[in-house]
Amino acid sequence: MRSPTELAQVFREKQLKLTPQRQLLFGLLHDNDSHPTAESLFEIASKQMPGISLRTIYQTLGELADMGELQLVDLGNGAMRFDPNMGEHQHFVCGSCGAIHDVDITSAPKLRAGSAEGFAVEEIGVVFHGRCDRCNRPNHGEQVSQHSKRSPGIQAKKIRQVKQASSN
Amino acid sequence: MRSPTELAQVFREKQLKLTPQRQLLFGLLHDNDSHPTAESLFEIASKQMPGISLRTIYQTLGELADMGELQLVDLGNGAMRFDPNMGEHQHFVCGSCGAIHDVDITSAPKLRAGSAEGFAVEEIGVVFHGRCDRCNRPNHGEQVSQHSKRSPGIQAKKIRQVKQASSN
DNA sequence: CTCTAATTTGCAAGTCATGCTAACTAACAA
DNA sequence: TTGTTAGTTAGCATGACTTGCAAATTAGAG
Ligand SMILES: [Mn+2]
Ligand SMILES: [Mn+2]
Ligand SMILES: [Zn+2]
Ligand SMILES: [Zn+2]
Repeated sequence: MRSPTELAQVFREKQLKLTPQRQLLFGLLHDNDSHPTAESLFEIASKQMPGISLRTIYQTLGELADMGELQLVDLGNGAMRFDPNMGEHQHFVCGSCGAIHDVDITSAPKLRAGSAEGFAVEEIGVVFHGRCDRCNRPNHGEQVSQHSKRSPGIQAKKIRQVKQASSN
Repeated sequence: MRSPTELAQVFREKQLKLTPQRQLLFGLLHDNDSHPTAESLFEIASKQMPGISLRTIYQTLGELADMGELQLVDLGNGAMRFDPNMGEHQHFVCGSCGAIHDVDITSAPKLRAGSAEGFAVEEIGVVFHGRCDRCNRPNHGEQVSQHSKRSPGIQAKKIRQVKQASSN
């Protein structure tokens, strides 16, 4: 995503108003690598601008995504994540603390079309699951700070979908 | 997933009842490579057993998944998919007709841990997006038979998440 | 300052999935 | 066959996340 200043420029050009709500979000998203959800942005935004609507957060995030300033990342666990990093990259999800880290694609490109027999592959999505650096350290307390409000049933087992590799 | 007969055996051993609802689902899922949703299974099941509850479909699917007979596949577009194919494989999603096809992993393993710098990768999920064989043929009518009832807003742009590869 | 089109809000509604529980029944024993 | 009962089902409520909608508000132009 571009800087708040640059975005302001773009918005003006498109006759989109530079509302305080939007400016606030520009700031919160700029260089933000936490892969926030609409809800988490709402909480933070609410501190600086009490009364801001969650609806507006969704609205603005949607606009930014439409403008190609944000990536929508669905990791299959609850809410959508918003990523201002538009560079070609993948994600690593820590099953212990829930943190989401960027992963540079190094070997991913290799799996290209080769894998899809007969189909015209345009895009490939990859999500790594495991334990992050910190959670791997001896005493880490198993603090699952990420309490995805969504129930555990099917959700918890979705990980089964991606059972593979990493072992050979 | 095992055959209905084998599953019956397993269920008996676990003191789980062999209800007609379960038996019906065993049959509908056996060798089913359509990656159905709970809803689609419900529709089909309803024809053979009017009155069956969608809740029961979810319940049974959840049990089978717990027993390791089904894979839960979340392609990030609407409802969860259920896959009786427990083999290690990936999926290709046709953006035109919505069909989901199995893809054998040939080169995917190569991207292994290498990509995740510093993290302990346990599992990797990969989803290919593109156009299927049929939809690529000259005159195909652009029939988007799959009308995912979910609105288009953010949902439609999720594909942005996986923008990469396939071009080099 | 005035006007107007864009935006924000708040709430309803929609989708997918699970929680809960009364009614039901498969399975087993008598 | 009949009774018993633990396991199931069906239905409805609830929950999480997201979007639709329209009235109220406001940024930005003139
Ligand atoms: Mn990222
Ligand atoms: Mn499959
Ligand atoms: Zn962690
Ligand atoms: Zn197709």
